[in-house]
Amino acid sequence: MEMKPELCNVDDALNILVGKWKPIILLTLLKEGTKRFSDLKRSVPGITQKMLTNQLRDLEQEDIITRKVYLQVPPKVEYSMTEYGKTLEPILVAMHEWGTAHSVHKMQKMSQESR
Amino acid sequence: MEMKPELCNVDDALNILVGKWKPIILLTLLKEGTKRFSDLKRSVPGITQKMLTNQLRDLEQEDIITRKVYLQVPPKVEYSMTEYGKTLEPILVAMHEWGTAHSVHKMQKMSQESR
DNA sequence: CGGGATCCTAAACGATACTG
DNA sequence: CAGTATCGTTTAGGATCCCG
Repeated sequence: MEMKPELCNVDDALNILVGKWKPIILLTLLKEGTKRFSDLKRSVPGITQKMLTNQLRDLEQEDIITRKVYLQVPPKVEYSMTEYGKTLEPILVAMHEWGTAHSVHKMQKMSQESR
Repeated sequence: MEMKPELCNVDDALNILVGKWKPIILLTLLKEGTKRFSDLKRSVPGITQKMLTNQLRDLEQEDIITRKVYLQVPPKVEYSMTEYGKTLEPILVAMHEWGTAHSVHKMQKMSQESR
């Protein structure tokens, strides 16, 4: 067990997950399976079309999700997790559980700061 | 189990961990315990003093680490994980394991892209 | 319907120099 | 030793408009 290069392995997962909307997108796809672009947009309130496209492109390039285009009018594009992407679930679950367990701590800190 | 507000819990953990150097800083403190500023700087190759200070301040403000100042010349400042901060370890470990397990996948992708 | 192209702002990051 | 202060660069995020 050495130190420096190995610790950087944390960044690989982090870089994939970082982005204002990526965790929500991934959790939605994990929980609800394949989704169309417009359905995904509805599942992520507040996101713009451009940002949704950006985040999906990032995730696609990392092989976390796949993009399936149906050549028809009107267009139809479906997104879903890859098998590789699904391996991220434990991390997302761990973060979700942490956030849920410590929302109390956050509340206390906020009330301190307002004093 | 509802959807929208609950999914945001993921972002709480993510926001704490995000930062170019925070994961390495945290893993170092978790593995090696209390550290002085200069020792920490040595453990994080490439970081500037300013960035180290910034990241430490962020983590301190989130109650993830504590800062203990010894009033002496030359100055001595020690940083260590709080009990609250230590609860992040499972997440960091999960990310580290994921990064380690999938470094092969990353290599394959890189060789694809170079073609 | 599912984008792409353009422009803009705020924040993160970084290099360098200085200090109690 | 452990920082600030200042400056410049880079990047993420977002608003808006256009398109097949």
